[in-house]
Amino acid sequence: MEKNIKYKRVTLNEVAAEAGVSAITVSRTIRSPDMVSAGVRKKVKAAIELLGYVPDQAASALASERTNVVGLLVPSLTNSVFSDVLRGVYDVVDGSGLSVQIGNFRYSPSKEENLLRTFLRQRPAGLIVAGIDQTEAARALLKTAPCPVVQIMDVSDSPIDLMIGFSHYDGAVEGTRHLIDEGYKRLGFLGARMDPRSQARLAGFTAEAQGRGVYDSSRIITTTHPSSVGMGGQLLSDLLAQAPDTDAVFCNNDDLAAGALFEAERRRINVPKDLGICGFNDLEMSRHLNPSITSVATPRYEVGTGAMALLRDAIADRAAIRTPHIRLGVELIKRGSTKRR
Amino acid sequence: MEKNIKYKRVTLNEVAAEAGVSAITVSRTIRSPDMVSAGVRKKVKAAIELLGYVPDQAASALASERTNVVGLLVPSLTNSVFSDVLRGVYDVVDGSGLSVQIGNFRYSPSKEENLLRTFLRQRPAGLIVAGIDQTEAARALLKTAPCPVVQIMDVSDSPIDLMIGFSHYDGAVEGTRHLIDEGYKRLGFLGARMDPRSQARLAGFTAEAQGRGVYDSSRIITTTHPSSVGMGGQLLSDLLAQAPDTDAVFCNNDDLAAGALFEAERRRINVPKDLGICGFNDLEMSRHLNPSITSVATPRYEVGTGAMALLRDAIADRAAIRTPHIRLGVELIKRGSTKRR
DNA sequence: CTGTTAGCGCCTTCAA
DNA sequence: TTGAAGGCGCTAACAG
Repeated sequence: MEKNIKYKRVTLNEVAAEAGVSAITVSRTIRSPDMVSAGVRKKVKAAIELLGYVPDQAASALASERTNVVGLLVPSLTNSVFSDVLRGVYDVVDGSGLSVQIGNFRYSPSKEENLLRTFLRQRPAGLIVAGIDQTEAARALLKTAPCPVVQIMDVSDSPIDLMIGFSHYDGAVEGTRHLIDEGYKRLGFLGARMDPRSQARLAGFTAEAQGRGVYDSSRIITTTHPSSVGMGGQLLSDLLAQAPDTDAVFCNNDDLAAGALFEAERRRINVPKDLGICGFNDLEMSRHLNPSITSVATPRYEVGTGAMALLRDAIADRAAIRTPHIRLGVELIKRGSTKRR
Repeated sequence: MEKNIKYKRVTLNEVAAEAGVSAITVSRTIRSPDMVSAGVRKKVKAAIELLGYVPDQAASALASERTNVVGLLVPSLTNSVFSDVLRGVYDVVDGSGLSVQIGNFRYSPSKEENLLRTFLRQRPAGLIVAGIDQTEAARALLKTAPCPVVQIMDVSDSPIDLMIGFSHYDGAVEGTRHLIDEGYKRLGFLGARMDPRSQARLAGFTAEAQGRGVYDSSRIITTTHPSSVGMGGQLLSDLLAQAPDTDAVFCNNDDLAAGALFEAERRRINVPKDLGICGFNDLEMSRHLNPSITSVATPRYEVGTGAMALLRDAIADRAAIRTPHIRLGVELIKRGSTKRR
């Protein structure tokens, strides 16, 4: 293996010598060019170019007590919901000089706490955490964190610092209302994973169904297992075994909705005539199914870009007034799976 | 904002004072405990516990010229193929003391090169890069990188350092062979993105179809746009417009296959009787469609765990003999979408 | 606008 | 097995 060729790094001092200035001047032309005269700047830049200088992050972090690493804590990497968020984050981070470290806490609060500690000891420039339901210990850690913190994917009245998300409750209310408005009367709920955001959706469903007098707890089918297309079929089967006259289902997410649709197809149940299906998240696939699936579109990508933008700005001018929290909207997309009238 | 409470970190020296030893002894009890006597070790550990000491990564990196950060370069974060890899990587990294930084180069070789440079300046402990088709410059950078490098997702005879992947060519050959064996005679190919691994799949398809005398270039439909379910429907439409008597399609991946299936359904084309469909990757969804989709299963999660394990071991004992490359198998999963006979 | 002086917290090397 | 000395490369705080 012809690897491990240890190569000597070019240092600030060498650049300084080459340019005939002091090290700090080189440092300044890199970090705040307008503090340096144009002539010197040019010389220094030439020297940097010539020598192929690249700053040492470790040294910089040690001296400045600051890094350019942003920690991102998510409960899942498989869930396509979070890959959309990730994509948004990376689209903004790109070219910002920051880099991202991801922690996957797998829906485990204790793991989240540990990861938080791991991140914190790296003096992160900022932190993005999914959800608003951290443990007390985690909240305390975040409150005193020496960097801006953004909570994402949900909204609440007591943000730790910055926040950007949307209301899962409201989304579920809208979807449920639509099913009722379309004339469905015996509504079921299919839910998997049942993390806090899923719970909020169930709460929204329940409130709206009760308000309209069509709530029936025997039609609520949930599991703590992860969501999947297969699980959607499974849950629909369970529901129909228990309450065969159910005429519509609000699904926790589009994977379940798709699975329910395929199961209905297998059972020769006519969707939307005999069974209405509403999903959540509006994944790309939903638009292309037969029938296409009505779903509550959520701004996942926008949460990612928005969170990273908030963080970038908070890191840049630490004193600036910041919007403490941003509430993004959700939108019901009506499609074929719920067209009863 | 009651944030920015700057808290003083506990340092090695403070722990040393507390334990009544020197700083270096504390450092040693942390990094190589067996170089320290049991009695001292105990005292030091107590002091660490008491003071809540956490090592400063920047200082450590600066002094040792080493970090615990592994760089991971992927072409996409949306593609579920890579989220499975990510999951595998994180499952192994978890508790290894390493952390991962992800770079998303969006299928752009030049961007990949830039990200590589960005990573390299952080003295990473190791690097994982997707694919085997780096630019010459990138290859050079990787060859001389002062850390182990793992190429993933593909196999070749000229690994840069370590490698773990599977043959896209072979997978496509298997899928194509199956279609022919089932009695389909006018085979089409649907491909999106057409990155190097997609190209390899097309090559496998072409070789097998030619070998069996059923190759017809007018049935090859590709696009450089990203893959999606919608795109699968689109491409099938294009194919049928151009070659209406096509009786089977090999799809670049399962998203396209699903889209093709839904489009066939819309056109009242009987799958598998009048149109056979074979996908690639075997996503969870494929098993649950009606009919379920025949697909080539790829060990994406295993690539992730395997890559990280290779790296972990290479980082740990730098001198150990390492398996230079691992070729994982793919498996054809026969399902309803190709049952002609 | 530019430079000097001192570390940041840890690890390497050498000595005991 | 333990310690002392010095430095990694950079930047903060001051001077000029």
